[in-house]
Order: sequence, then structure tokens, then C-alpha cells
Amino acid sequence: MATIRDVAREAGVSIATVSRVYNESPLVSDDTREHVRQVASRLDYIPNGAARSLITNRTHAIGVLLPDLYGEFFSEVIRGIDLAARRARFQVLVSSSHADTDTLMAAVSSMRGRIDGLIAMAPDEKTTSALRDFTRKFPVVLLNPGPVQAECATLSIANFDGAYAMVRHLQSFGHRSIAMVKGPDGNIDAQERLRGYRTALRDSGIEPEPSLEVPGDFTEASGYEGAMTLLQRQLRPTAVFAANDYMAIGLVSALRDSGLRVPDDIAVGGFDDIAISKYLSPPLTTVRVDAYTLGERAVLQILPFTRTRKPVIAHHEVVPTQLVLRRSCGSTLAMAPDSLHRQRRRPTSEVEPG
Amino acid sequence: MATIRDVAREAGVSIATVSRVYNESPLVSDDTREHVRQVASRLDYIPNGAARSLITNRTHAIGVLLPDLYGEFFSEVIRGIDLAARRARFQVLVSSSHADTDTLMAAVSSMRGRIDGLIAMAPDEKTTSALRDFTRKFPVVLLNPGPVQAECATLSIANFDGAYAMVRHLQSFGHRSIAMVKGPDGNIDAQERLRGYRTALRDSGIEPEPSLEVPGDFTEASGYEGAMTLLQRQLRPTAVFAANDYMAIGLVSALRDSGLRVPDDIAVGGFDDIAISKYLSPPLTTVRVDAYTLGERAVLQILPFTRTRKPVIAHHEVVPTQLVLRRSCGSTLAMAPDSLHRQRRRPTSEVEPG
DNA sequence: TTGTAAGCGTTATCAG
DNA sequence: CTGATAACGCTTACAA
Repeated sequence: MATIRDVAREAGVSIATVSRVYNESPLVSDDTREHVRQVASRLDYIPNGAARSLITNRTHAIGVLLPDLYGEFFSEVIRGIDLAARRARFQVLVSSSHADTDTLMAAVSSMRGRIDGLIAMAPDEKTTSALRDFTRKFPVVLLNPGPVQAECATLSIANFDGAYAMVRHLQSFGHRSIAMVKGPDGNIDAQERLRGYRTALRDSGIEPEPSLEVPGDFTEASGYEGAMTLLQRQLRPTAVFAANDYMAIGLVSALRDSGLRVPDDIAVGGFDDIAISKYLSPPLTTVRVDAYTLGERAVLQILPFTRTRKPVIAHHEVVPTQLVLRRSCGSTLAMAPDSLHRQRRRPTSEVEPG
Repeated sequence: MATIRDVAREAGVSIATVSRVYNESPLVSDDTREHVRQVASRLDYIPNGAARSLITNRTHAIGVLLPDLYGEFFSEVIRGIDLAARRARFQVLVSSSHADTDTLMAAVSSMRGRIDGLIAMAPDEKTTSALRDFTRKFPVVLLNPGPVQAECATLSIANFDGAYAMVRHLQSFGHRSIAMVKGPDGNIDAQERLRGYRTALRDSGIEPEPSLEVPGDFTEASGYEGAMTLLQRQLRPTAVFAANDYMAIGLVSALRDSGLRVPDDIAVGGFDDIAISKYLSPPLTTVRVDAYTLGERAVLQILPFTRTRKPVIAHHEVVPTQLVLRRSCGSTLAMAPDSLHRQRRRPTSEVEPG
């Protein structure tokens, strides 16, 4: 590996001049610049990032901490981060699947000194509060944070609104007994979706019923389980809202295995709008979450603070969700999008079936 | 940020001693070690990675270059990489979605000096040859590389065997007219799967027919298109093999929209075994690809070479695939796994339906 | 067992 | 415009 010294010697200039060329300094004549460039490329010289960041105290990298990398949602978030970071010429250091707070904090320390900012998904209260100290001395953007986040910069999804819109939509077809397959207990998305579900019910004069809320953990398998649990009730619900699409898929699969038709016998709604949802049979009515934008916005939020490495100014941005009408909810709207049934509730809006 | 000097001063020792403590050197008394540890943690000291790697010439990071981050396959690969890297206390620097060779090479240079090894997915010939030079001076493992790779270390998927096994399986039900929805032209996985398809046909005395091979690009939409193209033939094929599951999903969706039943009217097979395949209606017969293992193996291969930064010794590892029997192929095996129809062909094996 | 000091490859601050 | 030279925070002979 050629160093700046090699280039300087070979080009007959000082290392300072070579450095200036690579830092786009105007303090260098066009001739020298050109000459240095040629020598450098002949020697295959590339500035050493470590040395650079040692003196500038900037790494040009952002860290990304995720609870897990599993499934389409996370991969879309990373994609948004990756592309936005690249546009700003930043590198992305990822670390995922942190089982507990300890390994999470270990990951944070190992990144320290190597990054100029951190994007952390902290979907439960424990994680959020563990990261709290760090958010006070370093640029951090929290994705989908738990409730302990007043003084941090956060970016979340309109979970409540999405769930609310979904339930109201189901009700618009006359469904009165709407069940829910919940997400993991500590998970903030799951909690907010549940809250949206309950509020929608109450707003229409129905008291949420515990036996209609069955547990789940965001996996297909738990959606399948959840359906089976619900079918054991003496009175079958006429609609089920799953807290994410993966569970909705398991749910539909279980209903089919039990000889029930969706949506004729039972309507189903999901959450996330993963890519394959529209190809399911029946196509899944769901709430679209723009994970790509979530990642992209996070980068855009953090970028201005990477220079000073001062904490990101506390503020809370919400990425809207969209109700996507397809056939699993029994919606006739899926065929006639102009129907009067439409009801908007910001920031969750409805869209044509994709 | 506290530096090693702060700790040394505060603890009343030299910076060398502090350094030794952090490098697990035996040349330091237990008392001093303990004392330094305490002072360090009080000052919230964390060694600066840049300074460290400047002198040691090791970054403890590996770079990951992917063509795109889209979909379950890539996210699983990254997951495998991430976990294996963490176990070895390595960081992971990702960069994906490189439209062309130029942006790819730009990503490679921007990583130089920041990584001790590179895992690059180079699913087409252009990418593979662009990376070629680099593989001769640096530890690189190529994932699913194109044909120009004799002297590199590579890790690939048993695409050919998987496709071969799938086609032979379909034939075992008497299908004679088996169509294929292909993947992108330049993509090596797509090419190998196509080759496996054709070879299986020829091995059973059938000459592959161009009109039965329709183009696709690995997206659901192209699977849908592909089905429509095939249905325009005067003689409908009795089975279709899609080069990946996403296309198979689009395919099934199109067949259903055309009033055809799967597998009764037409059998369908996919490739990848993405998580939701078993929840489709009908559950999809496919070829399982262990993307997680692919990522994990790549890290394990490269790790021994990160110390010296010498090129990885050329060798070619193949991750096996498994035929997964479900209902979309009309397999009665899916119910009776012990049937005589089973036929094994290493390294692709069959498994019970999940 | 501990300390001293010479780098690692850059950038930044001066002088010229 | 260009060149010396002192940092940056750390590891590692070598000395003590």
C-alpha cells in the first residue's frame, strides 16, 4: 500500500501538497494538482481512512444498531439507510440481533470512535433507556423508540393511526366482533397497534374484549397459532386484525386449513404491506409502512450533527402509514375505489390496491 | 472523550501500562491492572479504534458488498455475516445496491484502509472481473461469482443441482411439458438454474424448447408476466419451474387470476424457500437455499486471512440446496414422505415439508 | 513489572 | 502557491 509519502517523493513535492490535492484545497496550482493525481493513480494510492479520521476526528461513517435483521421490514430500513448514506459519502457500520441490553451496549462501545453518528432501533423500553445516556453526548436517532424518549431525536411509524384506520375500515363492513393477534409484549410497535385497535373499538362504542386479543410474536407460526386459539371460542369473530403481515399470512393459512374462507367466513387485515402481500390468496388488506423512508429520514436527520458530534436536537418525526385495500378484508372497495365508505384519518391514508 | 493519556495521568501510570491493560498483556501486575480498569471506567474511556488500527494496521472490520439489499435472501446473508463477525469481534461495513461497476469500485476504494477483508457478492461476470485485481492483493471471498474466478476464493450455491432435482421431481409425476420462468440474463444464479433445468430435461430425453423458457427478473411482477406469456401458447405446459420464489408467487397469482388451479391444472415449483413459501396457497414446492449459512461461511473463510491481509487461498466451496416438497407441485409425497418416488442427487437432498 | 520514545499516515499550522 | 513540522491516540520495541 502506497502512502502519502510515497506519492510525495515520487512526484517531487511535499506531503502537504499531496494532502491538499486530496482535500480539494484551492491552494495548489493546476499543474501540480494534475501531476500529483497522475503519480498517485500510478502508485494506486488511496488515502488511509484511519489516519485521516485520527487527525480530523471524523470517521465519515454512521453506525446502525438493529434488534434483528430478519425479514423484509429491516432489510428495507437498511436499504434506505445505505442509499442515503452513500449519497452523503458516508459508510455504514451495522450490528444487529442483540439479544439483550449487554450485547447491545457492547456493540455501541465497539463502534465508538469509528462512527460520527448512530441510528438505533430501540423497539422496547429497556433498549431505549439503555441508550439514553449515549443520546446525550453523541448524535443518535432512535427508530421506533419506547416511551422514554422526550429529550432524544426520534423517528417513528404511525402505528396507532394505521391500526385505528384498519379497524374502522373493517367496521365499515359491519364487523362487530373484531379480534386481534398481538405482537410481542415489550415491542413498542405492537403496543401502539394494539392501542389503535382498542381505541377504534371504543370510539365506536365497543369495549375491547380480552379473549379477542391473542398473543403473537410477529412470526408466521404465531399467526397460525393465534388463529387456532381464536377458532376455539364458542363465538367466532368475523374479522381478525394481525399486528403484522407475517402473522396475517400464518393466520390465513390456519383458517384455510380449518376449512374457512377468507374473507367470506372471516375477514383479515395485516400491517406492514410487505412485498408479497398483494400476491397472496386472497390479496392482503394491510397498512403500508414505508421502511425505506424510515431509514432514509434517519440518515438525513443525523447527517447535520456528524460534523460537530453534538447530540441531535430532540424532536419527534412520524412516518405516516397508508391503509391498503385488497380482498382479504372483504372490501368491495378493492374493486370500486371511489366508494363512499372511504374515511380518512391523518396521517394514515387509503390507497388503491396495488 | 477521554484518551489513554487521561487515564494514565489519573491512574498515575504510563500510557504504555494502560495500553497493556487493554491488550490483555500478561506484563502487568494484577493490582495495576485493576486500578487502571477502575480509573478507565470512571473516566468512561474507550480506546480509539482509528488510532489503534493506524499502528496495528488491522481494523477488525470486514466489508460487505452486495448488488442489492432487497428481499429476504440478502437480508439472510447479511444476518449470517453479522452474527459470525460479531462472534469473532469484527465489525461489518456494508455497502449495497451498486447499479454499475463504477459505483461498485468506488465503494471498494472507500472501504480500503477501513477493513481487513471483503465479502463481495458478484452475481454477474462484469462484477466478478472488476473485482479480480483486488482479489489478488487483499483477502476477498466472492459470493456466487461469475465464471471468471479460478484463482479466487469463492462460495456458491448448488444452483444447478437444485434446479436439476426440481425438474426431475416434476417429471416423476409424469409432467413432460415443463416450462421455466428464467431469472435475469447476466445473473449467475439464474444461469445455473436454467442449466440445471435444461440438463434435467435432456437427461430424460427431452430437448429443451425455447418457447417454454420465458424471461423474468426475480420479481413477483415478472413471474406474473411470465405466466401470462406461457398461457398464450396453444399448448399449455403442465408444470412451471420459476427461478425463484418471488416469481413463483407472481406466477401462482397469475394462474389463479386466469381461473387455473395449482397444482391440479398446472404444477409450480420455486427456488429459495423464503419464509412465507410454506404459508402460500398452495404451499410452494421449492429448493431451499441456506442464505444464512452462506454469509456465515463467508466470514469463516475470510477470518484467517484478515491478520496478514494476504489474499484468501483460492478454493471453491458450495453450499448445498434441498428440495422441499409441498403442495404446489401436486406432490403426493408432501403427504407421504416415504414414497418410492424419492430420488436423491447430491448435494441436493429432499426434506419433509415444513 | 513499568516507563520512554519512536512511529503509524494523515491534516493543520505556520513560515516562506 | 509550497514546504516543514507538530499533532491525533495508540502500540511496541527497548531500557530500566
